Amino acid sequence: MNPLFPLLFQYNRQLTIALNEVLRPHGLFSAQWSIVYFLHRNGAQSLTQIWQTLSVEAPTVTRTVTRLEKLGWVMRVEGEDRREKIITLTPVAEDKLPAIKAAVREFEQAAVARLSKEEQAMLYQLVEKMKG
Amino acid sequence: MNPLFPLLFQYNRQLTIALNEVLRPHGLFSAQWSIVYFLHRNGAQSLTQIWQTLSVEAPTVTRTVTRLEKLGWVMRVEGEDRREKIITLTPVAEDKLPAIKAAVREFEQAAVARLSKEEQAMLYQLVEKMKG
DNA sequence: CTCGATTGTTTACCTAAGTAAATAATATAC
DNA sequence: GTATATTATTTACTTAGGTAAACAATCGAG
Repeated sequence: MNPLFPLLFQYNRQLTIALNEVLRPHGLFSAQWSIVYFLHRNGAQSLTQIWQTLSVEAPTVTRTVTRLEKLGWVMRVEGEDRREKIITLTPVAEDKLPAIKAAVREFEQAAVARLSKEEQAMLYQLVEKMKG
Repeated sequence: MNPLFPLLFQYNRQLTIALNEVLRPHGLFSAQWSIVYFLHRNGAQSLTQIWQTLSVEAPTVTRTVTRLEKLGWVMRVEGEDRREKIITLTPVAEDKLPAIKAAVREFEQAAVARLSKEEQAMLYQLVEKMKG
């Protein structure tokens, strides 16, 4: 059995826990942040656009968006095609975003600090190559 | 925002889904397999030994062991210290193990097939270095 | 020897992710 | 133009992971 796989799973959990800790003061969890950030970067998007881009199944996004809606980060608006719901960030969310972005950026830099720029690029390429 | 992190999260999900698919014919899920395999390699172990070694919290292991027990893979035995529960594989589990090991090994080899031996070693070292 | 601290496990409650199937609206084939 | 197929979203149910707190057994200080 290849020890690479437990290592990847374990490191993934470790990263998620650490990111959640960074996000907690802001009232978000990691999966919620990934959607808020996606909407911030790309503007209002349908549920399908979100789940296909983030490579997460539709029911997962439905649930997380429902939580974000209850917490006031996001609104569901009916699209032209009345099957689809367009998800938009609330003004409150846009207000809070800069501080969260700064905290996450700091977290990411710390997480990657042990690697040189070259090693970071190499790691990215290796994971992408393995992913195929 | 560093694209390495979404890539790692996404690839982790992809790997978990693929591993679950490999394990499904054998009636196991990935987290269950990690415990069964750990007990196979190390012999009967207490819950604490399992969660500390696998770097998963105790309640998570309690739950997964409970499922494995219901499914007949594992038994709980009271330890000398009567607080602790020793988890042992059942004979049925030991019988099924060789076929599962072969399937998982094949899966792992396919997953790393795009990387040379040197790249695999490099990837392992980079993740370990980043993990700290 | 007894009482408080520690340890091992479990329970309760939460987020996150998946599959399968239901539902509602739109497209398409005829 | 209507019946069928497809698409977008949701619901129901499952596994997996986490934190906080309860509980029971053991350890240790005095």
